[in-house]
Amino acid sequence: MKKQKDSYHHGNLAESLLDAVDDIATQFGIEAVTLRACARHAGVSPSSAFRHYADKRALLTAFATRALLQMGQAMQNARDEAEVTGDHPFLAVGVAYVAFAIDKPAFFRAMWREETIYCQDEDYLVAARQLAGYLQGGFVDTIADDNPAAFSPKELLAWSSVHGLAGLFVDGPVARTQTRDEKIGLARQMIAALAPALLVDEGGAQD
Amino acid sequence: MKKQKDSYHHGNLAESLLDAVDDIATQFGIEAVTLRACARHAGVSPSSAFRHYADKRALLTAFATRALLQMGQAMQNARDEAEVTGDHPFLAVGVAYVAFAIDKPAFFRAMWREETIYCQDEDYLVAARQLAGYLQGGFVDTIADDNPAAFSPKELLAWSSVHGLAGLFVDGPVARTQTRDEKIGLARQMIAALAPALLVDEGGAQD
DNA sequence: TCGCGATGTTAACACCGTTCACATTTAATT
DNA sequence: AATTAAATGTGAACGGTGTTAACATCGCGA
Repeated sequence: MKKQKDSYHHGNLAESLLDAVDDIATQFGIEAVTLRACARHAGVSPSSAFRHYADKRALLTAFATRALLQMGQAMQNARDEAEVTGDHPFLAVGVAYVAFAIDKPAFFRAMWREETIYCQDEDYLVAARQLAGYLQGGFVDTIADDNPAAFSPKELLAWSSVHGLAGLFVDGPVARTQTRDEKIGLARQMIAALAPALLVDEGGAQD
Repeated sequence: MKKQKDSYHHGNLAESLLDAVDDIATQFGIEAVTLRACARHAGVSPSSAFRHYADKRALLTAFATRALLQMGQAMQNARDEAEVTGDHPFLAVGVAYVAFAIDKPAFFRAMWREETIYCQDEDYLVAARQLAGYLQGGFVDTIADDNPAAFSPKELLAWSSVHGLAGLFVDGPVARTQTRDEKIGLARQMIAALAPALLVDEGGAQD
């Protein structure tokens, strides 16, 4: 569970630093995440972090990527469960999105911060696109996108609404005194209210 | 345009510091906003800022409040214009919300950051609620809310979707290479796609 | 006019990100 | 197996940061 040997070399510092970000962000918030604190947490001197990450921003980018993957995992699980319970996939996936933000606010904040991460990082972008894919897959399986980088209005609406609700819960003045379950309930209601817009069949092709 | 007198006392430091946050955030982003840099910008020593704000967070809270009011103003203007052009009020107000985020990303980021501002600050909360009010007013004028602190699913959906789109544009991987006009176009489309959900009349009165 | 509160200054503290010269360990080559 | 090169960790140092405390100056009311 800890490192195998108390030798000069740590063995797996790159990942241990990510774990440190995880722990510190969870306990004290993302603003408290400091390179030096991460190094302390990993039992290592501050400068050693630079052997594995170009700078603090690179470390935070790696952490954001990891968080995106975790969130994707949670959404996939929700989707699988929904197939059993019979819930609508988008409801399940959307609720999972919001729930992740509620449960790990510091992670959610770290994921979307242009100014603190290298948001053109390849791994980061892949993880972000994967997340968008889960969301799309949740409400339309038969989508044939010529340009996967572009989003249809409905796709955008779906992502924006759950992302926005998550943001308002985490950093906004909405439902601040309410319990987790109440917030999840609000999310379900909001997504239910969204359904008509996603399912409606537009009449003529107006462009 | 500058201060009237080059005397010992500044005259209006509290507000000048807010202007400094404004300028620095606009030029270099919110992460570059530093108490010392603000003091320099105002031509004053670092510690003098503490005569007017308890700490950095208090300064950022005041700035966030100011930004919320500016955004509210922009939305009100959009609403007034919509009455002339005949646009739907919610479309106008929602687009204004997203446009503000696109045009002043650093401001938008500063507004919603639980960890960097005192988000229970009374003035801040008033400004935030006012903003929500503009949004609600945009799509339902005849709302009779018993509990103004609570949000109906539709209200939540309306706010979440524009807030989420703004967030995805500003800090997310969406439409990153697209121009301002293209983004505004996407916002219009998304809000148009949202309309069915907001206008639809639920069948029975449940609850 | 005096004096006092409001406002600004200077110097100091601990902490931060980052770098550089150096130490130690591991892996590769002979 | 011995030597060397690359990888990884260390310690000290730099300038920048938020914050505090003791001191200086200004402006207004008694």
